Amino acid sequence: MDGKTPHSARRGKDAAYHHGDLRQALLNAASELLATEGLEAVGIREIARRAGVSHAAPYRHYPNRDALLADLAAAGFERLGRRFAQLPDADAADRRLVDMARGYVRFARDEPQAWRLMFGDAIDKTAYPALLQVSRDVFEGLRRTVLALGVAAPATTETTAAWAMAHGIAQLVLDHRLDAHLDVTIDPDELVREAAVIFLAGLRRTRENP
Amino acid sequence: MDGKTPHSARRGKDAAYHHGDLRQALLNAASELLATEGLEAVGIREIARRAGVSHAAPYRHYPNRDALLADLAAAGFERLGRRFAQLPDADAADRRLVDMARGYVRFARDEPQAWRLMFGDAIDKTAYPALLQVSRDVFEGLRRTVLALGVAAPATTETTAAWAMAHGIAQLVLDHRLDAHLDVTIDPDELVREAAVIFLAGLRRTRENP
DNA sequence: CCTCGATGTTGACGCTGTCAACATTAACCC
DNA sequence: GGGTTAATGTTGACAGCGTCAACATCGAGG
Repeated sequence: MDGKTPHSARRGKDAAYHHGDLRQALLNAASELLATEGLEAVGIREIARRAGVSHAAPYRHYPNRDALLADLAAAGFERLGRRFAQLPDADAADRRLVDMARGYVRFARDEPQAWRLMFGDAIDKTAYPALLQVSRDVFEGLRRTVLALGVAAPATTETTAAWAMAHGIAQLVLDHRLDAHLDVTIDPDELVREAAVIFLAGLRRTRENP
Repeated sequence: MDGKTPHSARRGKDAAYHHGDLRQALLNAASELLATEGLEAVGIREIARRAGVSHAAPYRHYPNRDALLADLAAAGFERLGRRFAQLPDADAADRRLVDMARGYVRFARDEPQAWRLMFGDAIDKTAYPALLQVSRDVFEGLRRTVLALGVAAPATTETTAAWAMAHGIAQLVLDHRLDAHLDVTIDPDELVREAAVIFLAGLRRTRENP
């Protein structure tokens, strides 16, 4: 490693012609831009500007804007997965399912713009297999928890239902459909807990009377 | 050709200077464009082109593109509401909840682009109260069905949970997360039914042992 | 050292949303 | 009916965008 100017942020006057790690710098700029200004603001030119590089430089690293967004979304899935990995090892599977659902909705609240990029339609996901892969990994983690509940393998239906519920709640929260026009203001965490209770009770019941 | 018609492609050669009902014509063009080409393709200029009118004419009816999209989304909510209104009057409330969930997911499959516009983040919904109103109407319809299940008023939590589940399933379906990488291909209608069964069983159980 | 491929720059093209200035027309009042 | 006015549509401009092609610069390997 040479001890010269690290290219972590904007390059100064003594900027080298070659950036060094432009790809990562672009991702960082894009990530910050996404969080602060929203998806619309994430443009090739603006990212290049923030990385201190000319407006077409990003095309040496990404064929187009969508490819960059796909990378950005993949990074989001990895953060979500890391969050699940850091969940405490709950003694009861019930408890763990609630934790996961809560973590899912918390992620949506902490990084709403990233969440919308990951699950919205800005990217044609079928065109980026790496993206499908990371999102599948997250799904598989959830499936393991559902299996631990005693649901018969492959538990795909139940896992999907659980995922759908958490996802739907996150969507409602981000759309501010829980605070504005409802009779009572609902605490998202509480809603997740109650929804999980209903879901778990239903699971148990349907296992008992199939 | 009489050559005196600069941009009346859609409108006949006897096109009047004033369109007559441009606002509706714009909405129609936008709606078709949305369904066939996706949200990205819905642009002021393209809509104007399809309505046979100059590129800035839409600005006499909408202050900007977002306002037009908001109208488009509101129309979508009305179609969804109409679908619910046409549901058969089920004898059992259970049955009706399943029908509503199914109708919800069917709508998402029939009009995926409209659905994404309605529930995505393309529009800042807080800026268009009329949009919030129509979406609230749909929610209230669902609440009535949940109340008929015997849930204690105001049943906001339970209604939200039900909505979330249907919504999450629709999202999964549109993201093709049910067909590609799963062990078994899942039929959306079947998934909705099974998820509803779990949900209803859970509701009943939690009512019995509170 | 010299070449070559990778990387960054410059300038262009067509597209977009939006605005201001202007044209045309329908509606209303006398 | 004739004249005025507000509503509606047109034209032409501007800045910004994504993208491409041509050119510049650099680091690494022969």
